[in-house]
Amino acid sequence: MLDLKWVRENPAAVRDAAERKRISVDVDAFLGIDEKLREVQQVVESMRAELKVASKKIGKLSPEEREAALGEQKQMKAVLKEREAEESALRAEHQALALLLPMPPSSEVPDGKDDTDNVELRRVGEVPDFGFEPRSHIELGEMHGVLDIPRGVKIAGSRNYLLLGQLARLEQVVLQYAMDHMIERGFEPVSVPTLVSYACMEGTGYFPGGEEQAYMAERDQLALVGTSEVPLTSIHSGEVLDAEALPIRRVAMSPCYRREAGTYGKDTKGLYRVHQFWKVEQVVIGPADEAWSTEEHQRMLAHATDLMDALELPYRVVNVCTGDLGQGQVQKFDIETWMPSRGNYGETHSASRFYDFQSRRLQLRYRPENGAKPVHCHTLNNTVIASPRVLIALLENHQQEDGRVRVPEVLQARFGAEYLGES
RNA sequence: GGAGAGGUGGCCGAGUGGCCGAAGGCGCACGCUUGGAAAGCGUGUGUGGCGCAAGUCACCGAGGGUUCGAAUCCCUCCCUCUCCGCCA
Repeated sequence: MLDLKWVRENPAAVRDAAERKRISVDVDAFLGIDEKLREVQQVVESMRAELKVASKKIGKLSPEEREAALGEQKQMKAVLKEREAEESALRAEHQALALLLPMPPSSEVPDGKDDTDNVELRRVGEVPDFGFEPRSHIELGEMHGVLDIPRGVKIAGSRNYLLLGQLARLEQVVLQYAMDHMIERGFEPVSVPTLVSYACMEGTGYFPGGEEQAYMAERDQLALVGTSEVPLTSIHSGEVLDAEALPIRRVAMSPCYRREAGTYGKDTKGLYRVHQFWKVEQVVIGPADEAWSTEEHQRMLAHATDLMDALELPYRVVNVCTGDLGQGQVQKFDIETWMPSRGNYGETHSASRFYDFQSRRLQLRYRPENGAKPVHCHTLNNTVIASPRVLIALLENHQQEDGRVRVPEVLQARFGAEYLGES
């Protein structure tokens, strides 16, 4: 959500943000309703003030005077009710439109229509030159009997899978390593709910708009999260934090669920696009300071790239263009990791900064100093590792001619072997 | 799941129809006092909307309702606690 005062004063900036982000939203409709709402609100308030004064007098009136006064009050009350109905209808419309207003992108964000216009910032690591015909992660997984997609589909439908034996082990080891990597960097590990209230989904910006992407437990009015960003960022919603508590840096490992509606036919093979996966996610809640946020964004990006370096995976960092940015994001960097079977880099991480967009929706604030007014926090998040997507990269990049897969050195002790596919 | 008890300001706690945005206490801030501190004394101390402002409206878990008037009465829901049941 944007600062609505700011929106009133800078409607052109909001229109521009919508245009650059390729989001269609009627700013003028919002402004019209906003003005009407404030008008009606003034009327309703002054009527209420009158009624309030009058009803205080009534208690002290003689019985005869009272009768006349009561009649008047009832009449006025009827008019007020009509106005109140008008007000609440306007308020609902107002709120619905306000939730759609886009956060203006940073000036560093390249203009563009979709992900094809994203700008590569740097490439790191060597793309492997195998000198033999490399196998896909599916071939490798099946070859070692550690991946079973058909039975995953039998159990739960398309885009489901089973990891077995060493591959299940490798997944746990990578996730654990990622958690430790972040804990060493001062992040507090958290175990979060993944079935959350709609308020959390709305607060973090996924609703309205993302309902089709989420699995819902409608009977209980809960949604299954697509990322632990949702619960992590919502932890202090509705609270006023002490300035000394900031920044709050947290990391969670959780299952993630995505319906992948509208992706029929896209990435249908293998482990790239699945309905359920694990993710280690970093979330930071900080002070309302754009320079600080921008720096922290880079630090969070580095936490993830450092991990990719440790896993000896080739990747590139991409500055996501305006058309590929979400409604609330100010700027986003994706890390795309080399996947030989795709012959390309595939998205494995996404680092976003929101300034106060999520905080306003969540009513997440802090008090800059004693006695000062509460201010909305800034929030950021980034992937640390997501599996099974990272397994594609690990299997395919580190494969040997005989089909064995070398486990990165940093994982070998936990994994208990140097190679996957070797008994 | 069953039975019961509750949800009031940063915290504790009073308040069963108007004098209540809310007593009192604690805490906190500022001032006085002091060589300094403690104690003591005094003053102040919620959030949000609208408004240039004066101000005004809303908020006593949430949402409805009754009433001229609701923290107080009624309904629905949420949450917490106790006991029982069930269970990983």
